[in-house]
Amino acid sequence: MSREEVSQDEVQEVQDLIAVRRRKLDRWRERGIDPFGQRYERTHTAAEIVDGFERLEGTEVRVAGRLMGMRSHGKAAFADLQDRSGRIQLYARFDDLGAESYEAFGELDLGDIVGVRGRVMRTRKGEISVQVTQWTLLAKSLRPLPTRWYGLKDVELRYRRRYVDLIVNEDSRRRALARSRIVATIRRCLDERGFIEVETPVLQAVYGGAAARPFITHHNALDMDLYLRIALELHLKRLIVGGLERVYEIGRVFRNEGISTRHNPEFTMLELYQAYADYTDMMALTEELVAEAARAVTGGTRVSYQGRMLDLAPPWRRLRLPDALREAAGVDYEEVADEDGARRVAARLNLEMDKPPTPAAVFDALIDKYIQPELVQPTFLYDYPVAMSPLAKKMPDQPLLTYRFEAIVAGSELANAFSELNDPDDQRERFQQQLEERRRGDDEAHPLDEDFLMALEYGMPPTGGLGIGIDRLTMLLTDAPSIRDVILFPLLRPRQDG
RNA sequence: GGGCCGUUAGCUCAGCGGUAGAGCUGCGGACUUUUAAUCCGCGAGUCGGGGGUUCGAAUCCCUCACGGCCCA
Repeated sequence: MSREEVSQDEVQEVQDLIAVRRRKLDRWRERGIDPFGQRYERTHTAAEIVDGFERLEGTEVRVAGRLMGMRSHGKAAFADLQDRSGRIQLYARFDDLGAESYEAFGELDLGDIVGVRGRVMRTRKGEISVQVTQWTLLAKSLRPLPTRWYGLKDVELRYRRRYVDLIVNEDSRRRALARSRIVATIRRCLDERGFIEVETPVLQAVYGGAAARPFITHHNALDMDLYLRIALELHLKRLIVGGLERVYEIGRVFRNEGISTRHNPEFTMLELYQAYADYTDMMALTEELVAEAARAVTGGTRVSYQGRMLDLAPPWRRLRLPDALREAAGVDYEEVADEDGARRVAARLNLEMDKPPTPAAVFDALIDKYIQPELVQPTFLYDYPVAMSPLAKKMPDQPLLTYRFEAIVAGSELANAFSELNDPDDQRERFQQQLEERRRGDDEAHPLDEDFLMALEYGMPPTGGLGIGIDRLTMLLTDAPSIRDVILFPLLRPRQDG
């Protein structure tokens, strides 16, 4: 290797931001400092210091976090320390630290994780700060962060490297924290109302509870294919049969469908079942849960979603689906009662269908096209056709309708609930009907679950059931345009070189 | 699945047929109250991969990959 090439390599090494950091890593070790330190007992978070400044001024604190800014002025330096709660400025002075410690402080990189001891003070410019008396390197960061000013905007990188996104983008952190608060609030509300949280199988020999295609996986020891659940419903209702009376589960479900701003193949559902209740009770509960979650996240029930103000305070508007169909589409639901009627309506209104025009599919298309987009403020759309509700109880006097509603907010389905069908013979007929639809090419039709029918035969009390999409709710309450903004690690195709 | 758009330095972006650029980051220096610190100096590249057209391709064409938005 010629001298020239060697010097080229050296230049290259200095230019490589990672190499620079690795050299600093070596330098810490040469000094006898472990660049990946031990536990650090902190006394306060950044936000606690800022919020409690009046009380804390002059006292000694220990904080820990990631270095996100460094403004060096010769014999004094300002740095920004970020923890989960926020940021606090560090003020480091040559006179306080001494030559060795002060100079070492200046060698820290943005992104390094440090623990700091110091006095709470306010600078001349008014910034609440910790005047550093001692500091420790807790973890060396070997990769450069996106600049604070521009952040990380590349959408793909934000999803693939969520850890970087969370470090750099306030919005991402805010949404992650909000989601946690939403789920915690729901748990608290349900616990207070006498519900118990349960867990039901993810791996199932028979799937059900929704109209969707499942993922299939394989159990090696049993040498059998299993499905990943698409809903929680049928197992939770078995528990109602078992006498648990009020149960809920917040869990991941999996649907083998396309990806969009509103769909991720795995997402989180809340489902709850309350014995001796019906769908009107579920309406009240939906309103309360959503309003309470909104208060927990925003402090109130008015939220701005994608430029529109929504008021989530109960009571929400109630709109009978048959009335809405007549007014918005000019369709009487009884026209769609059978195959011929469904086909006629689809043809008359020029409905674009991607499935055979069964009554269920036509109702679905009508709602999607004429009703749902118009419902911006929270609305209970209720009394759904039996054709599209194979698990809901029929109305005795109007057997084409069921006691079912969906809650629509900002044109999007937020909740789905009904008075549960507890007549095992009726349930069997509905399953048979679904099998018929499957034979006609609807691969989202509901499979027949014999064990579930047996459970109903033992007797299930009249029950109200409710499902709420946690991801959709979080989108609504954090003003997120895409479901990927509220799922920390959304599904992406693996990245390959090339 | 279809249409449109995108992929250039660590980050954010410009360049759109003639020697790869800017700001920030980084490195060296000055600076003891800054906060996108400031000032001086210096660096930084598989222009997403592959193929083609051309004297010459980041730029035009084909193809593949990944992503975004809309539609289904």
